[in-house]
Amino acid sequence: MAGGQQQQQSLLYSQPGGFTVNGMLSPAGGGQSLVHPGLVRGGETAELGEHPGHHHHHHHPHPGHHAPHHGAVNSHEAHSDEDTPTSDDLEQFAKQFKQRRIKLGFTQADVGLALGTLYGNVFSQTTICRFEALQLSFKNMCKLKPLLNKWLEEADSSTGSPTSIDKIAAQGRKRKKRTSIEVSVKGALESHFLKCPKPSAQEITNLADSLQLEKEVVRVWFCNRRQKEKRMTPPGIQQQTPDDVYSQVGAVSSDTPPPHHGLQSGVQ
DNA sequence: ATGCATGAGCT
DNA sequence: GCTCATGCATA
Repeated sequence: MAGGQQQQQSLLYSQPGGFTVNGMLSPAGGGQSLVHPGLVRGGETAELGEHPGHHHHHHHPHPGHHAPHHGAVNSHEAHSDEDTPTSDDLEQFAKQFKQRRIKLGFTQADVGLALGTLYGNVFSQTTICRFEALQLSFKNMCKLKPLLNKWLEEADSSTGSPTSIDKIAAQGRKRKKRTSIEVSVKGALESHFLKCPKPSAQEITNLADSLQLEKEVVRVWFCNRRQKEKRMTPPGIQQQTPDDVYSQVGAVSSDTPPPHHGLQSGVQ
C-alpha cells in the first residue's frame, strides 16, 4: 500500500517447476548516501520481552518485568556482531543493510537466495523485507542479523562473486487458497481483538459463525494478529515527542501490558 | 509490502 | 491449541 520503490522482485521466485535465478542487476547508483545517523529516540524504551542473551523457555505474560543487566559484557560498542544487540543496534543495522543492499544492486530476493548458497539457510523475499522493516520479533532479528551481516561483508568485498545457487527441491504442498476477509469483517475482528486478544475456542467458533467465516480462519487471524503485536515495530505507531519523558519505563506496579515495545520507524 | 497460511515445538 | 519462524500468493 504505502508505495514501493524497490526493484522488480515480484515474479522472481515463484511458480512451481522452475525458479529463476537472477544474477545481478546493474547498480543503479541512484541514491548514494553515507551512513545515516539513525533516528533520535526519546530514550531506550525497548523492554525486550525476553533476554536474548539467556536461554529462555518463553515467559509468562508478565508485564513490567525487568531483569537487571549483568554488569560488564559490553559498555559502548557500536554494532560489531557478537553479543546481544540492542533494539537500537538492530534498527540501525537494518537501515544500513537496506541502503547497502540497494546500492549494490541486489533485491531482497537475491539476498535471501544468497544466504542459502552461502550458509545453507535460504530465506524468502518476505523475510528479508521484514527484517529491513523491523517487522520481526526481537529474537528473530537477532538471529538473522549475523547472517545478513556476513552477506554484507561478502557482497561489498567481492567485486564479482558469481555466487551460484542451489536450492532444495520444493515440496508439492497443497496450500489453501488465501482467504480474503472483507474490510468490514476485518474491522469486526479488530474490535474483538481489542476486547479479547485471546478468545477461547468456543468464542472463536461463535465469532466465526457470526462473521460467516470458517473457524480455522478466525483462529489463524487471531494468531497472526497477536504476532503482529510482538513485532519490533508494532502497529499503532505512537509518536512520542522528546518532551514526553514520563510514564512508560519505570512503572513496575501496574499491570499495564503495553503493546508497544518502543520502536517505530517511517515506512519505506 | 503484507495478508493469510503452514508447521515445528511446547504445554 | 498456542507461540514462533517463515513464506506463498496477492494487493
